[in-house]
Amino acid sequence: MKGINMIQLAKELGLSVSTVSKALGDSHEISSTTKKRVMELAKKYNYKPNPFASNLRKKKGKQIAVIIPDIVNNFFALAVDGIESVTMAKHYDTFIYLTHENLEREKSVLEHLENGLISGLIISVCTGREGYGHFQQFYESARLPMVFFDRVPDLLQFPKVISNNYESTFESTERLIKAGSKRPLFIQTEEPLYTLMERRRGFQDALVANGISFTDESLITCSENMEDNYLLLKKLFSSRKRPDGIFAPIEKFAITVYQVCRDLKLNIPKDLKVIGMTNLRTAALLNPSLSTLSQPAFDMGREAATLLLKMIEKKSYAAANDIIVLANELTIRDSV
Amino acid sequence: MKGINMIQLAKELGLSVSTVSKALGDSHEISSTTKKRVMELAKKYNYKPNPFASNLRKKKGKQIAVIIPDIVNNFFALAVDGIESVTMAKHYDTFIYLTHENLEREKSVLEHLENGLISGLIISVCTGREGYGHFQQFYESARLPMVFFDRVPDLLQFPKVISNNYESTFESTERLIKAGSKRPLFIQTEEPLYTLMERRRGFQDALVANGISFTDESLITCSENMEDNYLLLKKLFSSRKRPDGIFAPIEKFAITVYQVCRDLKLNIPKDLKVIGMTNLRTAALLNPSLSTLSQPAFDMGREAATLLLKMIEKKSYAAANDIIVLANELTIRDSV
DNA sequence: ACGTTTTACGAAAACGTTATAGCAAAAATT
DNA sequence: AATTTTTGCTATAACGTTTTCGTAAAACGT
Repeated sequence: MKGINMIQLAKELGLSVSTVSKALGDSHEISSTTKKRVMELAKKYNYKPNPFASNLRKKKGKQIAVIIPDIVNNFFALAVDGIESVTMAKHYDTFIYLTHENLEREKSVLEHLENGLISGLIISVCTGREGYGHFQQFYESARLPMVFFDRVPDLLQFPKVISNNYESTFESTERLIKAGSKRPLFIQTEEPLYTLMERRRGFQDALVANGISFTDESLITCSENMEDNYLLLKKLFSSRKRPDGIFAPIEKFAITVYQVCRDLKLNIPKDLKVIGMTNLRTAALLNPSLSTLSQPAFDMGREAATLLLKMIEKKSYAAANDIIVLANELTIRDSV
Repeated sequence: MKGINMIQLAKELGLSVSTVSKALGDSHEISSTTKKRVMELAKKYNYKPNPFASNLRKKKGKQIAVIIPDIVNNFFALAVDGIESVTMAKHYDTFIYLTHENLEREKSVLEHLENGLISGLIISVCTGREGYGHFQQFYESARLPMVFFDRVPDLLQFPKVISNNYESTFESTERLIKAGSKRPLFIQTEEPLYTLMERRRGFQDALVANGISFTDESLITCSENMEDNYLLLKKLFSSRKRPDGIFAPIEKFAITVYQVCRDLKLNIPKDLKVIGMTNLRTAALLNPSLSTLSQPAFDMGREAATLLLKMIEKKSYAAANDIIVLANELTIRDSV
């Protein structure tokens, strides 16, 4: 921070600090000739206003935060890419915080951000049944614009960016059935978030709409522990009443299904048709190529960021409780 | 930012602002009873010091930046994960900037960061032949601790975190040869960075060490345009003198190789043995499972961040021109 | 020519901290 | 008992901006 400051600029120009400040802010109070003089000297010295001083005085800055469960996941990586494309263009700085599905971490990040470091917040919540009181609480005290995406809480007052989980899962499930699956299976989690609930609803309704009864055997509950899941699925797939179709609403479940099938020498798609929700770029290169329902991750990030910045700049965040819904994309490959 | 501030705290406690500040900073000048009183009231009101004011006064903050080419790439995602694990633990905030292999963007990010927003910088440079003058220049004027990782410039004065590219590529190439490859091929880029050069050197030396002559035909040059690369490789693989082994030093090249083989109905590993440098989690599920040389991405991020924070806190960044070398991991699967 | 408005700038007060210097009172040293 | 030193606190000046208010001079209107 060896840089020059306004005071030195002002001195060299024979102007007051306030004039320099206004000139750099392109204020109408300053004559265009003075503005030009100021701008030129600023450029000559490569002057950059100190953001701390500026933010302190203005009581706000151009920094936002992104809180997501994980970055080693194509979906979130793409979303961050989308977010960054907007913030970069609008000259905002983007903080990133990873919760690793840990509620305590999510809470502590929020608590930390109450210090006023940021002007807005983009969030995809981590799993857990404990509700969303901490977001409510954060909002009460910080009063900052917040946008949720994909993994959204059921708090009405916040704007959200999601994808058409119900419809696209319905469609995907129908494809499984049309391809010949009589006993499709949906893999759910222990504490399903809204997003997952929607997918399950789509699955269930597709079964019913196609004359297949939805029973306990249409669902299996997997956990965060992948080894447990592997064993659980292996046991199920070895049983007499094994499913002949799978909708995996989470990437890692789809991968586990593949691993189990490989180890049990089950043939995909003959023995088991598989559709997985994932943004894996290598889905087409798996053995066999995986049919995917992929989310418009980049676009979701882009929309969320665009909305957030709009809220920040218009200060109309109280009203902006929109829900933006984008379409997932179904790609049928050899696994069906 | 509805929060309470020090002045109000001081007033309620009947103390001066400086006493409160020192008490919160756990200064030895303040008695432990007063400290306790202050801390308790601060906690009661959930007081958080304003980072802008604090940073302004102290002329530094707890924010760092990460500049990487891409986040939609398992390697960089893992590295960011590693970085964040450190910054989170030490209560630093992490900005993220993506260059998308665009030198202009890299430059403009650097220029932006000259405003003093951050206290340190972790970088993996983008490709391009234009040299690294902008980093030098940034350092001259900002004087901030900087750590490079993986894609490092050949500027001596900066500390770097890399992996043993030469040795591990040498070993990988030997495995290709031992598995029967007589004509191994290395895919290089148009403007190889230091990292890639090291890998090529390892490849070349492995050939020579195993009695295979290193010729023009041991190399092929691919570009950023994946479609061009696809056609180029397809043509080569269709020719009489096609290679029977491939070392792909970049993830996307390995994927393209798989695509070409699939389309040409070439059998991996019979017709072509493949080792790819990648951190893809799905490598084992590809058809056939891909042998990988993977980088310790998370650890590299962690080391880089640890080093950077040490430099920031010790202010000894002038001296810290270490190079930390971590080991890549070779996993042989069905593709060899 | 006189009053009024506009233009273009400057002085000074924030913004919320931290660091420096000062100063009584208490404790320790002679 | 007289001194030095330590303890525990306060007053105040930064840090580098932005913003509010004030005010000459210039421009305008009649």
